[in-house]
Parts: sequence; C-alpha cells; structure tokens
Amino acid sequence: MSANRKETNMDLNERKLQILQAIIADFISTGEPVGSRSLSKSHDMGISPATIRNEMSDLEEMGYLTHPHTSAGRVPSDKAYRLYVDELMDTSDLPGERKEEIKVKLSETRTELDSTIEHAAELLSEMTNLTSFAITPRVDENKLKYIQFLPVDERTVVLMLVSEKGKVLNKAIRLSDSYTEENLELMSKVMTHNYKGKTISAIMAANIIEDFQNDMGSLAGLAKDVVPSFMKTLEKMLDVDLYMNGYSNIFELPEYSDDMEKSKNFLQLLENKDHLKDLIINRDNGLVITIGDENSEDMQDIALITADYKVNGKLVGKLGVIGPKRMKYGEISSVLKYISDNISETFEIKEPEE
Amino acid sequence: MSANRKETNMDLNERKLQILQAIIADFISTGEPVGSRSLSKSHDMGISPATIRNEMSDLEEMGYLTHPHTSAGRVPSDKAYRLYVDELMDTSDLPGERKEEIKVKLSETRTELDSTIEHAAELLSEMTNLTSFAITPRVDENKLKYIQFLPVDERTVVLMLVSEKGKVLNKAIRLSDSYTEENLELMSKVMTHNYKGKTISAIMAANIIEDFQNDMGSLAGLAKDVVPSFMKTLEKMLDVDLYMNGYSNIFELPEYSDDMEKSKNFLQLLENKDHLKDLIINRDNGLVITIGDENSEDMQDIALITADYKVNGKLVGKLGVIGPKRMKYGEISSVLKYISDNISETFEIKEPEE
DNA sequence: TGTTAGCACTCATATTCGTGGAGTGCTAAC
DNA sequence: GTTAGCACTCCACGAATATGAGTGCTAACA
Repeated sequence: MSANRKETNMDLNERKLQILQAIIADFISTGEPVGSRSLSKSHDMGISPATIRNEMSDLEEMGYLTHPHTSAGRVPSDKAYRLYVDELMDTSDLPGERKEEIKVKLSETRTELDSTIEHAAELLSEMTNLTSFAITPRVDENKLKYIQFLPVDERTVVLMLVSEKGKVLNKAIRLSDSYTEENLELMSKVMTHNYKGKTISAIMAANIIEDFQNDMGSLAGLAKDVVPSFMKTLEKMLDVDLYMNGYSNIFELPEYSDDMEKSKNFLQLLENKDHLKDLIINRDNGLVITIGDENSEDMQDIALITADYKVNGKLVGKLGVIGPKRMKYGEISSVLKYISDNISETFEIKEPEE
Repeated sequence: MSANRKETNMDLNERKLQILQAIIADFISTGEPVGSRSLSKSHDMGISPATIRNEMSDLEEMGYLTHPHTSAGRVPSDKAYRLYVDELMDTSDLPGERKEEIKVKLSETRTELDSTIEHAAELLSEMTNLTSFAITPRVDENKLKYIQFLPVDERTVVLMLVSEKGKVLNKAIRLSDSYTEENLELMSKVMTHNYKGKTISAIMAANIIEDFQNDMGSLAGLAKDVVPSFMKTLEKMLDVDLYMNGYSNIFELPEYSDDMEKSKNFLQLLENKDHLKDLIINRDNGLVITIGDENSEDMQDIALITADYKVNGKLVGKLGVIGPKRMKYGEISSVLKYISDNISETFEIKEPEE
C-alpha cells in the first residue's frame, strides 16, 4: 500500500505520512482520539512517543489533525481523510470468498434489473454495516413507445406507458364519467398518434391539454380527466427509484449511540428521500468519496461513497453507502466497486452467441 | 365525554374513574409519572392529595396503575389504557379546519388510488407527530386479464400483467438468447390463452413450467427464460405496497430521546418491512387499537392504531400509526377515522350520474 | 366513616468534589 | 534530531451529598 504512494506531498515526509496513516487507521477502528503513547504501542515504528508528539504537533499545524481539547488525543481532520483516501489507504483486492458471496447473491436475480439493484443495496449494507442506498438508472432522452388505456371497472381505467428504454409505468385513474371501451381505444390511438416516438421532456414541455382535447373532439371530457395523470406519469418516467437499507446500523457506532442529537439528525437526513435522491443522482460517475466539509451543510460529519453501474453500457444508476467519516474507506470501496462492476457486467450488451 | 359513560365498571366508582382519567391524561401529555400533589393542582376535583393517594393506592391494587419505584408517581398500566380507550377518552369530532385540511390534501390526488394512500400516510404522520404507515389493498381472488411481452432491446423484454381489479405490474427480463417480435407475440398469445381469466393463486399452484414449455414447442428455451419472472410477478400481484412516514418523529419524545436502546429497538422494528406488512394486513377491520401487552412480544411498550379503507366497497387496505403507549388516542382515532372514511368515500362505486 | 393534615421515610436525580489517567508541551540531556 | 523527564491540563468516573417529589401511615376532624 505504501509502495505505490505518489510523491505529491512535498509538505509531508515519509515518517509524517506513516504516523498520519497510523492515527487514521486507529481512529477509524476505535472512534477514540489517539494519543502518542497508545499509537507507539499499537504500531511499532521505532520512534518514541515524544517524537510522535512532535510530529503530531506539526501535523496539527498543517491542518491534518485536531484536538477535541488540550489533553486529549488527536483526531484526523477532513483534510487528513482526503489524503488518506487519495494516497494512503489500502485498496487491495477483495478476498475471494466475499467476491463469491456477492456473485451468488446478485446472480439470483440476474434477469431483472430492479430486483438486482434492490439486492445490491441489501448486500451492501450487510457487508459494510452501514446505511446503503441505490437508485435505478435515470433515463433522460427517453421516448414514448406505447400508450394504452385499459378498462378496469365502470369508472376506473389504467393508463399504461412504456418507453423505448423499457420502463413501464401505470396509473389507475378514476373518471368522473362512465366510458365505453371504444372511447378508450380511440383515446389510446389518438395519444399514440400524438406522442409516440417523442421524448418525454418534449411532451411535458408542450401544451398538451389543449391540443389533446381538440383532437379528442366530443370526448374532450374524458381527455380532461386523464391528462393530469398522464402528465404526472410522464414526470415519474424521468424519476428514479430509491432503495435504502440498514438505517438502524448507526446505533452500533458508539459516537452515535452516545449522542442522541447526532442520531436524530442522521435519521432525519435519511427520511428526506427527495433530497437524498437528488444528491445521489447528481454525483459524478465512478467511485466517488466525499468527506465532511466536502459535503453540503447538513452532512458535515458524514462521509458518502458512491459508485455507478451501467446498463447496456449507457444508462447509469448509482449506489453507495452513507455513514460516519471514520469508515473503512478501503474495504468499502472495494466492496462497492465489485458490486457495481458486477451489475454493469450482468447488464451489459452481450453479443449474440451463435 | 363522561356523560355517555357505560356503567360496566362495577369495580370502579365515579371518583376512581375521574382520577384514573386525570392520571392518564396527565401522563399522556407529559410522559412523567404523576403524583397525588401535582394531580390535585392540575385537575381541581375538590379533594385533597391525601384522598387522591388513597384512591391511587386502590387503583394500583386493582391493576390500573403501577409504580416505577416506591417514591415515584403513578403510571397507567396497559389495563388502564384499555379502559381509557374503551370508555374514558374524548372521541369528540374533529375541528372543522382539520377536516378541511384533510379533504383538500387528499382531493389533490383524488383520481389515483396509490398516490392518495401515499398522501394519506404523509398527512397522518404530520397530524399526529408519530410514525404512520399505510398499505394498498390486498386482492385475494384476483384474475389475470392481460398478459403481454414487449420488446425493449436485443436481449431485454418487458413482461406486463394486468389483473381484473386493475393492478398492473411489469418486469424487465433479460433473455439468454435473442428473440424476434413474432416469437414474443406468440408467447403473449399462448400465455393469454392459458392463463387469462384464471385466478392468480390458481396459476401459482399449477405446474406452469412444464405445461407452458410444451405449449411453446420450439420456443421452449424462450419460455424457460421467462417463467421464473412470471411466477415472481404473480407473487407480487398478491403483495401490497407499504408506505411509511415520520420514523424520526420519536426523537421528539423524551422517553425515546433519553433512551437509546428504546429508540434503536423501535427503528429496528420499523426497518423490518415484511414483518410490519404482515402485522398490518392481519389486523381486524375497523378502528383497532392495541396497546402494550395486547401486541406481540417485540412491541410491549408500543401502541398501534389502525383503520381500514375500502375501494369500490370491497377491496380493503389499511393505514395507521405506531408510537408509545401514551399517545393521544382520542384525537388520533378521530384523525385516522376521518382520513380512512374520506378515502373510502372517494373510491366508492358511484352511480352513473345521468 | 370518609377525608385530610402531618410526618417520617424512600429513592431517583442532580450536584459536588476528588481522584486517576491519558494526554500534551516544554526543557534539557543524549 | 531524538528522547526522557516532568509539570500541567482536563475529561471521565465514582463516591458522597443534597434535593425534592412522592409515598404510606397515623391520628385528628367533620
């Protein structure tokens, strides 16, 4: 791990890096501020606590460490975590049995994207003991392919929309009037004629209601009943599903189980699904780690790791974990990367085989 | 409220009931054990603390009150809560503005069942400051109406199932081989022929795979790819959706925000969605309140209030709240009842109007 | 005979105080 | 440059103590 360390840190010599790494490692695993004495015991690096203290003092001045109070040990700063994930952490490969476990679990639902994503999130929280999440791919330039109304009962019909990318949505609609199957079919045809092949955003931008009601002639009343739901369903077409698992895992961490306020904030953050969705959607692709002050105001003491997966090499979904800044970045990154790659692989375009 | 009190409590005279009611009311609003002194201050009932103490002592002996410890005030027992919800609590009507608020909020999505239920759950947690949940109706004797496969890309198709009750489900399926649109149509037809009009449970019970593969002849391979997802989708047809809101509301309650273990247990309970679904589905219809020891082992210090709503007078869904035993039973019951009635009304069968 | 004042007693909670220990920073010697 | 030594800091913890809300009992009262 230290072998391939980049030489970009002119301000930190080898020993400082070594000490910093040791401090971060200890803090990640215990959550307690680490002092010079205990550090020299846990990591034998051939120097005395006094020397470590001197180095620590330097590191603090440089902004890598902080003091909760005068006579406490050191705690890594956000800057230190950044350095750690960029250059110090162990990113070695996952052990074989874990890989196997992931493979097996995900292959159970190999044929269905949504279930696979759901399982991936479950797996992720189990393996990391953190809160995991996953979103289904967002489809921006999606075109409508099928539009159909199905009769259910006297006053209820189901609107069904299918996009070219294979997303199917449906919505039961209550009508204010009764209808005939012929009317329904007619409406399906008019809609199909009007909107098939158009992108969803284009349809949403247009002034649907008037045009459509005109086209429907005597059935304008029916059309009026149906348009709001149509619009809402289109909107949902552009939306993504969010899966989340293991939100009660934080109670296993002492810094949360001893601090009610912290737990409360964390869970309130998670309960705001729309906010979370937005956040995840808008992350860059690839394995992305953001720590503390790199996040928004409400997540200053939280770290977020996300990765993307691809479907057919194009559609991009995301998954990841959220937790305290002292997380096992290396290990988690490996798990996350392996899972997301596995999904991408499962859903890549395969050459016809014969 | 005390006017229409039933005369079924031969063991409790009027004054004891009055005191018990006062204790429960105080405890519900403060969460602190209530003593004779403070009770005589908050409720002027023309008797001294000493007399109240005597009555309290009797009530304790009868099992309506308990002592956390010798020198603490009294806390209502589960038996007391039962008496309270059965006979003592104020079940007066909701104030007009609250009714209006509910009506307005729910009518926004009047035309769509699922959205309405989702909103109802949101509303419920907002109005009660508790955790709310709602499940969509369960449809037991549901028959298949449409079965169709739609092409998406080279290796992906979407299976779409529609039931007579208007439930639509779809699943993207990855095939191991390529297919032609003709094959897909053929498969849709065979399936429709075989299963349309059959109840879902009947189809699930039958030995699908062999029959279907035989019927498909040369396309047996395609059939094999598709059957597992078909089965899974059928299963989902019988399942219900669960919405939940406000799980972080418990942190506002002192007995939770001071007791980490309690909060943890509560949230872990909520995270077990399947368990919760089961629990809710299997509740009796009508307004049902279960308190403490009336619940299962893992919910001894929790109260649950549920109500049902009907769709077309038949399908039954449920919604309710979960929280500490000291909840405002009267008020919450009224809100819950008003919301569930409102939903039922919205989705009842309407006589054609002209 | 039911009600109430008075009082001794209990016990959780809050507060204070002292101690221990982990940790720091500085200095001086190696 | 490194390290041992040492004075100092300050949190964490436990014991001791005070507080006060509450009870149960008894005896007096209406």
